[in-house]
Amino acid sequence: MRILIVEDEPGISNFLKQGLEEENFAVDISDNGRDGLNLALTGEYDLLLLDWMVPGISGIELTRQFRKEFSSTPIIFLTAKDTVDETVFGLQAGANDYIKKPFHFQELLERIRVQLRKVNQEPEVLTLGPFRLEPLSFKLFKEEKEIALTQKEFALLEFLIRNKNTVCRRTRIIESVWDIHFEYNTGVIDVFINSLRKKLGITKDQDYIQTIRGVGYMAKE
Amino acid sequence: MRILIVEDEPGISNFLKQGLEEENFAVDISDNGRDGLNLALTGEYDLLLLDWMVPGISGIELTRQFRKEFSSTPIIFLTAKDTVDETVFGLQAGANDYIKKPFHFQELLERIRVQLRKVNQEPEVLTLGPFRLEPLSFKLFKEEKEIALTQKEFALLEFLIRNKNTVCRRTRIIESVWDIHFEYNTGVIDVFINSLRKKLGITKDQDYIQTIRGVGYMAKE
DNA sequence: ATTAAATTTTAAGGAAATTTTAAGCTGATT
DNA sequence: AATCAGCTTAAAATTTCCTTAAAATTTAAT
Repeated sequence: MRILIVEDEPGISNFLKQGLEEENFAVDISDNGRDGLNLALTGEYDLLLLDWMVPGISGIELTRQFRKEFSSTPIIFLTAKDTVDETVFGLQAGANDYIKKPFHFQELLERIRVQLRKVNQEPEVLTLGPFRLEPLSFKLFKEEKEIALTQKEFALLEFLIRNKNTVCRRTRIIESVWDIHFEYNTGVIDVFINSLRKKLGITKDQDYIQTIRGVGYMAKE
Repeated sequence: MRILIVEDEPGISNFLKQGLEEENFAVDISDNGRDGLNLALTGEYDLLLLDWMVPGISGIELTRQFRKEFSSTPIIFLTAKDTVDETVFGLQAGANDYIKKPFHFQELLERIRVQLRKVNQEPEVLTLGPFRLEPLSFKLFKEEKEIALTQKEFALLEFLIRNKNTVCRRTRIIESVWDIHFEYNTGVIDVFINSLRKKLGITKDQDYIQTIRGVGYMAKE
């Protein structure tokens, strides 16, 4: 799910971006109305988060313009003032909801989910053979039996399953899971693959987690 | 749940009455502001649906008068015009929400539910194993024996139980329970989990409050 | 207003689990 | 057989959590 934030205060927008990305949203930021509108009009976003007061075009005007093209994409307003009039303007311009600053991130998240639920249904579940991985609740099941994983184990498995049936080079794994962007030399990945295979109850000869010699690993159905 | 409609167009009011009664609301109608106010002031209604323009006293004036006596009964405005000013007036006069005519009945219904949910809440009871938590009366029981908790302890436990069987990340806990929206570094959560476990008489090895290392905590049956 | 009590927060040392490093081993490939 | 990549294991390093106690803050009482 892609979200566009139009907000000129970097403090807020970055905080939102980070929080939303932790919830697996893809987030882009625009710090002014004009760029925001152009980005929005690409139609790549599933939801817009607009500040009421932004440089360039106001959130209201952005909403009006945007609504001419996209009538169903949900729009949520972030409004600093707690007077009612502005929100009324916003809602009439075509926003779906509004939230007053300062707000609880959790509440925003719920409102986003409410809006997206109409478009997109239940929480994400990744599968690999008999395994079911739920990123949001940090859970892994093997045929209804829950398997406990540590942070890194979970992150690694999640990465592999997200790239199911594709070979993942070690450098990509190290970058995505360990956030290391330079030369790696240690055998960390191997160690974690090992403990993963143990916990999942599979051997290296079986499928599900294959090792591609000289390249990396691959999750396979 | 009793609803009073103040609306002079019989077409609309009857349509609403029928629809709402199908949803098991008890509905009365008044076709003018003066009678409407008198009915409303009997205090028998859980929610008012007011037309902005009615003979006698206007919806705005009705709201003002009514609010002197009943401060919490929700009021929803039905406004025919799509100019904003009037709704602003209405909201400032003490209305809780407004809806533009023509509207989808379904939307009105949802807004009514939203308003009623705030006022009329069933005395909710949350449970976790042998524990029974009553948010409204601020009480916690373990098999008929009451356990005294402090504010924060209670809030934390309530949050965990509301998210029973789901891992609660520390950031979410800090946001929802402590209302902190930026980086936290202190070990407050740990301290409170500790005192909770003590008071509930459970150890960290037992279930009910599990710690998910590197992530957060989880209440589990 | 002052004092007392209770609650909440901070801080610190120690314990436990996770993550990383390292080293010997296995098995495939040349 | 030699080499290399990956496997496996154990110990080291680090991180996270637990526990306790004292400090700060809030609430209640005199």
